[in-house]
Amino acid sequence: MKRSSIKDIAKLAGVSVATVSYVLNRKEGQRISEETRKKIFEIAETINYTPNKIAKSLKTNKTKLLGLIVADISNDFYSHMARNLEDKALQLGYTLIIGSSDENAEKFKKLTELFSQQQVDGMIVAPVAGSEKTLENLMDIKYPVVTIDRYLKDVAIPGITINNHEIAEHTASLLLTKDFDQIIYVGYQTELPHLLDRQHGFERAVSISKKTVEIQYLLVGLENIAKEVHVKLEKMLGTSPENTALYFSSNKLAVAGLAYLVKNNIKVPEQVSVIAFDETDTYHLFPTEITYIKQPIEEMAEEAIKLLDGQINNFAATGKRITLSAKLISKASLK
Amino acid sequence: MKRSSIKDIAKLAGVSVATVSYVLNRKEGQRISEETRKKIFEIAETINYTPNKIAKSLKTNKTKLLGLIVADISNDFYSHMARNLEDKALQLGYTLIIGSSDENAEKFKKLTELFSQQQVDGMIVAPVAGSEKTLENLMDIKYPVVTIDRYLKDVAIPGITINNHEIAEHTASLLLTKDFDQIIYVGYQTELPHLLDRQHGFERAVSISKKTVEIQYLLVGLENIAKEVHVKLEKMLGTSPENTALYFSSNKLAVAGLAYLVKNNIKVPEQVSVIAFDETDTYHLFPTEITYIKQPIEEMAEEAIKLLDGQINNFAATGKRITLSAKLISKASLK
DNA sequence: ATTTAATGGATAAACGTTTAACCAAAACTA
DNA sequence: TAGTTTTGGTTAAACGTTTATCCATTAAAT
Repeated sequence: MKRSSIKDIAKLAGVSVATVSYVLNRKEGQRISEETRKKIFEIAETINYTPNKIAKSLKTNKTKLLGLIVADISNDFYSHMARNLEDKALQLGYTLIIGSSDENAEKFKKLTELFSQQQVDGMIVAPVAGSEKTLENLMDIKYPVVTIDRYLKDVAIPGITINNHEIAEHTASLLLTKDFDQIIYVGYQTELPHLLDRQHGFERAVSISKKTVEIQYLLVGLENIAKEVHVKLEKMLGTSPENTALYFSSNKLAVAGLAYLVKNNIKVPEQVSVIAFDETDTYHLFPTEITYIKQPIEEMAEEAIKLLDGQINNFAATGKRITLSAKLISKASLK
Repeated sequence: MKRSSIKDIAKLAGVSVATVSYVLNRKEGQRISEETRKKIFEIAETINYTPNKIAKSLKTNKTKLLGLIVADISNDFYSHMARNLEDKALQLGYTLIIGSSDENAEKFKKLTELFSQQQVDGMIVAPVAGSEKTLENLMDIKYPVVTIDRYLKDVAIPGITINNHEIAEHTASLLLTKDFDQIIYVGYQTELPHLLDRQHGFERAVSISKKTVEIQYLLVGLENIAKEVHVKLEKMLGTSPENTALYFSSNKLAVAGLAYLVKNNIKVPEQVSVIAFDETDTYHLFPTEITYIKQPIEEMAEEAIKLLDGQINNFAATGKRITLSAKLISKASLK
């Protein structure tokens, strides 16, 4: 069944398609009689007219589509981010099309190409390692793009991040006031700047501290996180640690680490204290409430959409990076 | 910066746009000389041509866009489903556009309208209560739609579900062989058929069983799940249950229930046995490994995409419902 | 009674593709 | 050598909109 078009309405109403277009779009400055307007609306209703946005897009060069590229949409952090972005986007009339890069620069590039061919008005991306060139190319052709969560060194692209370095430093120095015998930083072996910031912030707090406490760095690759964390915690932490603190640099790391603690019946905070980056419902299954660093996801989503919408519409001063503040939420897992 | 078009290539190559189109689309049966082909490809490369899918869509009436409507993309089950759908879709050249309905029939309808205006080639939807009319309208105009996870009574729309009734019955009868003093079914107070199937399957096993065991039904609404589960478990289960079994009808319910058990230090499976629908990483933080009912998400996604692609391309025999089998994965939480 | 202005629309081009139908020139064929 | 094929393209319409420009009729002004 063919969908009805503006042409059908025009024919039935005995007017030109232009008139129908004017009426349906409620254009100011166009003088169409009340009678004609009414007739057009009625006909549109009865033949169940629905506008073809593809045709409109072709003419106006706007699709009201936004591309979102995350590492993996099934990751808790990103699915919540996507949900918030979806809501904020909808408020401005945008719809989201989504792709997962799997931390793969080639796939990331493919997705940007796909989205660009699909003529999305702009993109929100969490860039992967090695995607500098891809992003630079987009900037060269002035494609509206904002980064979220992550950013890249040496690519001056607008976007939203949080104060990774600062909050990590703050958290670490808090940890250092507590007289632990051992502190283990659990993080990623990666080049991604926002993750390095978290590590460097931590390291900075350590370096300016007067305390002499054993600090260990447990770093894992981006895949096979759970297993690697288990194996390495076994070595570094053992099964009956005392007066130790664990700092997890992401929710995935934390979940893996907490699972290890549960499995080995290690008590929190009696034996080890825990601080984790990001929140997730999963923490609620842990016997002790987890102290965590909360990212302002909703605000990040809102600012990202605003920033992108600004670029799309050429508002002034939209080429900036915005840094929002994560907060430490204290719970029982930190003694 | 204006993007280059087929027209630009034509001008530079000194041929017509038709020729360029033929070459770029590698049309069989079109006789273009090797020389011209080469020139066109070279020019396309150097001026960085990228096809405008909007224009193509307008002409071909295909967008290669698929709409996905779930209840909430930040829900673990749906985000994993989305991820699998994304992968399968991409294999057939489709991109996903995503919306969350929040179990709201009005929002569900709005999303279908939005997607339809966006000219998606088809939709994959998890219909909400009260969306019968919306779906019927789509079927009336022969819009390709498949349901996933859920279905609706009295709407004969193709889609993928699992054997909810059967697996629930199977699980319940297993539970009934174990001589518990009490079994609590934790489920939803809802009209959604797939959830009712789970309950009815459970009830059926109970009704044909010879055992006389106390069965309780703990039903909660679709929002505020965690809190409601806590409050009601307090009443029905108390804090020191013995020889009891808990059956959770979804992962969200299970997570809420398990959190209650953790909080009250109730031992699994010593005091209560647990079976949960769906899997989630979250279970790994629970001290005991959870026995759960595993939905074949990847297969569901694959079949859904195939079914939808079939409808889109008018393959024969694609108007069917497909029922896949969930499986019970036995772990330590069931004594 | 003309000229002028306002009213209510119509015309036509354009957006970037696809594709059916056509055609000129060169190369065979009988 | 006249006719027929083949080769290598070209022309033009169409998809469903938007929007600048134009036009006829009626109403107001002088």
